[in-house]
This record gives sequence, structure tokens and C-alpha cells, in this order.
Amino acid sequence: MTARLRQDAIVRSLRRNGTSTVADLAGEVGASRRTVLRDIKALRDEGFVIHSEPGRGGGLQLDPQSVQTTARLSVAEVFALLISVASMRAAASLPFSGLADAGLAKIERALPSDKLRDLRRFLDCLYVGQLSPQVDISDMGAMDPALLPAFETAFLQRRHLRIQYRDAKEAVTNRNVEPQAMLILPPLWYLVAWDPARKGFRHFRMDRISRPEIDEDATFQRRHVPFENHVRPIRDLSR
Amino acid sequence: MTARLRQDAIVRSLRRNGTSTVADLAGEVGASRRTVLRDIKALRDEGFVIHSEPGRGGGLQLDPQSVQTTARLSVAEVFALLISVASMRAAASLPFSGLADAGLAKIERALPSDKLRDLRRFLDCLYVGQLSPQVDISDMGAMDPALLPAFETAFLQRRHLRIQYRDAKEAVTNRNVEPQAMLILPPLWYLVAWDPARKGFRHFRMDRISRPEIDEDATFQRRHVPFENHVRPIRDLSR
DNA sequence: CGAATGGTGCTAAATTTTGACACCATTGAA
DNA sequence: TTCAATGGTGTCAAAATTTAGCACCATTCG
Repeated sequence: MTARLRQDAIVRSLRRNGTSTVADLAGEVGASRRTVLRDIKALRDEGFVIHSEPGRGGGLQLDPQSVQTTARLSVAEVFALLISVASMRAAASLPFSGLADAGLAKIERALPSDKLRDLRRFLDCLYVGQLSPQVDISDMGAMDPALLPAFETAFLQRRHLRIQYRDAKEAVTNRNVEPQAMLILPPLWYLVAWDPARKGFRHFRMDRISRPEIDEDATFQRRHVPFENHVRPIRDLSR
Repeated sequence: MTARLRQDAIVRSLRRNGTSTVADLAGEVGASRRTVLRDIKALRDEGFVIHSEPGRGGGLQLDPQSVQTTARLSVAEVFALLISVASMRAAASLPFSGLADAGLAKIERALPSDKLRDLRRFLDCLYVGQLSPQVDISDMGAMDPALLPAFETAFLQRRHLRIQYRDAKEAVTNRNVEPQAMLILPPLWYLVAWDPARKGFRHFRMDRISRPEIDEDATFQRRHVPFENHVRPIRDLSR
């Protein structure tokens, strides 16, 4: 029995029995009283809240609110969770958004610092809003997640992006644009980009974009994107 | 230097240098070649994807896609994340829902088993759907999360629930009902319950419910709740 | 007061981890 | 072909860590 397994057993026992004494736990997990006390200290160091009462009738009690879980997530999964929860908050205020945000903030903090920096920089480009109820979205396509890496690279390295765009009239054009922001109006995503040829901002619906290519040579400066009041940066939501 | 710290150092080094040899890593972390190989095996067992090339010019490489994060979450936070992502999926299909679900599944699996059982049983009572676009939700209140523990207990122990309900005409009634399901039509929550006095199912908007009390004496059997096609159980979404 | 409880320090014993070595398979350059 | 550089495994004794036992302290309650 390794230390880790024994500590898990102690947590399970406390959870099951409510209150236990050190001696009981020692008998249960087959270790000495001293070792159980060391384990209790280790668990407290890890963040478990364990109340204790000395004296006759005393004992140990695991704070039920502190029951915890650890999971190992990839950066892509964290990203997906962030977007989902932030979009949800924008679309409909749920009673749990505070808790979900707190959970996400913990996950985010645990990211390795270099990935965290990239993720934050990309999240800074993301804005969420709400589609006006009049729009019929039943026939709209979903964006292809396979497109995302190209966009992420273009944003982070501030490279020009070549895309093929099919507009509302089905006319197909080729563009070379500066990606400035991504706007999420669930379920639609828009690329907000400065079009140098037209000297103006354009919104491109992501499900109408195909064949994105990074222009390796040209870089650009960030511009201030004029968003309306009901569009909010996603970063505010995940803090 | 504990094993854990050394393994973290190895991951950092691989992330920084791209490719390293076992001998280089051993020198860097101050351990023997054999120990580094043991650590590599442990990291792989934990889910890190480490490519290796034997032979001259070979070495170890950490798959950048497998960069991972661990976070310690409370059950309430996991619950909030589950609800948020599932609701989001119902309201609007996002490109990442698969990834977010995968991340959540990992988190869910890491829950302590007794809490996991409770959470799953409660999730089995949850259904999501989409409010029809005609409904004006701008003036609707949010449910009070403080109510949830009473509902959760009533569901899990199948206890009758006493509530005070204020209906659409502002008429206040007292009910004693059997909670059968929760229906989430973002941003509104409904309690779907069998009302024995009226011998029928009733939908109660959660923001109109007050003073829920568990009836300690009476228990009930689960009933089949007749849901329409566009209402889906939440559990399907988080697998 | 005394028994039951949580908590700490110390030390020798028990256990686990580590390093060293031999060895194998693969690769690429000489 | 040959050889050096690499990843990978098995074995075993040495090193390091963990554990049990013990003494002891503080607190609580009957």
C-alpha cells in the first residue's frame, strides 16, 4: 500500500463515516496511528479541509464542501471548456456561472505558463454577444474546428491570412486580411478582420470561410475594433 | 528532489528543448540514466505522449498536443461545468462541444466514487431543451442556486417536497409534490413533478418556487416523465 | 482527577527508490 | 560491414525515504 492509496482510503473512510478517530482510521487502513496523523497533515497540505476535535468524544471530520477532484486536461480541452462556459454565460445567465467560472479559473491557472500565455493572448481576441432573436439560425452551418489552428497562429503571430469567402449571395471571393478579433454569437462565429484592399473592417461568418492560409511574410499591427455595447470580451467572463 | 519534482523537471525540459536524449536529461535533473528512463515510463503511464527514436540522432520528444494541466475542483464546480456545457450544447452547437465533453468526462471520472454516483443519479433527472424563440425572456428571473440542495436531496432520496409556488397570475399556492425531473430551457429551469393532489404532472418554474422543504416521512416511486422529442436527457451530452 | 482524544519529536526498522552494470534492438554514419 | 549513439529492460546492492513505536504535550469531558 503506497502512501497515496492509503490517503485515498482515509478520505473515503472519513467521507463514509462522517467522524472518525485517528485510532479507528489506523485500524481501518492497516497503518500506525503516527502514520495516519502524517497522512492527515499531507491531506491538509493538499487542500483538504479536515476538522478535528481534541478530547474525549473528539475526532476527525472531513468538510463535505471540500470534496475535490483532480483531472489532467489538454490545452485544447481547457480552451473548449472556456469557450463553452463563456458562450453559455452570454446566451443565458445560469445560476451556476459563478461556480463554473471559479472551476475554470482553477484549471486555467494550472496550465503551463507558456501555453497559458498563448491561450490568454488568443482569448483576448475573442468576443461574445447574443444573436438578435429575429434571426433564424435553423439553417446555419457550424464552423469547422479544423480551421482554428490557422486562425490561432494568425492571431498570435499577427500574420496576414488568406481566405476564400462565400458571401450571403453565394459569391466567392479571395481575401488577404488582418485578423483582429473573433466574435461568437452562438451558434455562429465571425472573423472580424481589417481588409487592407477595402480599407475597412469586415465580418466573415466562419462557416463561409474555406482554405485559410497564413501569409508568412506580412505582419500587421493590432487595431481597435469598434464593437457595440452588447458585445463583450470573453476574458472578463473567465476570471 | 522527490520523484514528482524530478518528473516535472523532465517535462519542463522536454517542453523547452523540443528533443532531448536520456543522457542529457539525466545530467540536467541530476539523476542517473536508469532513473530518467523509469520516470519517462511513469509519465507515459500518466498519459503524457512522449515520442522516442532509437539509434544515432535519436532522442525523446514530448508531443506538444499532450501538454496537460491538472486542477483540483470541488464537486459543486464540476456540477456547474457539466450543466453549463450541456446547456450550451442544447442551445447552440459549438465546434468544440466534443472536446469540452471529453474534458468534462475526464473530470467526472476523477470524482470520488460515492460523489460520482450521487452526481450521476442527479444528472439522470436533468433534461435540457430549447425555449421557443417566441418567448420573451428579458424579464424573467434567475433561479436561486441556494434552493438546489433541497431539490438534490429530494431527488436522491425520493422524498416528497413541500414548496410554495407563485403562478403566472401571481396566485400563491402550497404544494406537496414528487420531484421527477428538472428541465433546463436556458435561461429558465423547471421542476417537473407529480402532484398527487391533482393526479398529474406539473411544471414549476424554479424562479417562482420558494421555501422548499423536504418531507421526511413520505417517499415515492419514480414515474416515467412524458417529454417531447426536443427535450433531451443531459447525461447523453456529457459522455 | 483520569481517560480519551488530536498533535509533535525522535529513532531504529522496514520499505522503497536509486544507481550501476550488463545486455538487447535500432539507427545512421564511417 | 562495422561501430558508435541512442532507447529500453532486468537485476541487485546501496542509498534514501517512509513507517512504527514510543514518549510526551494539550485539550476535553465525565
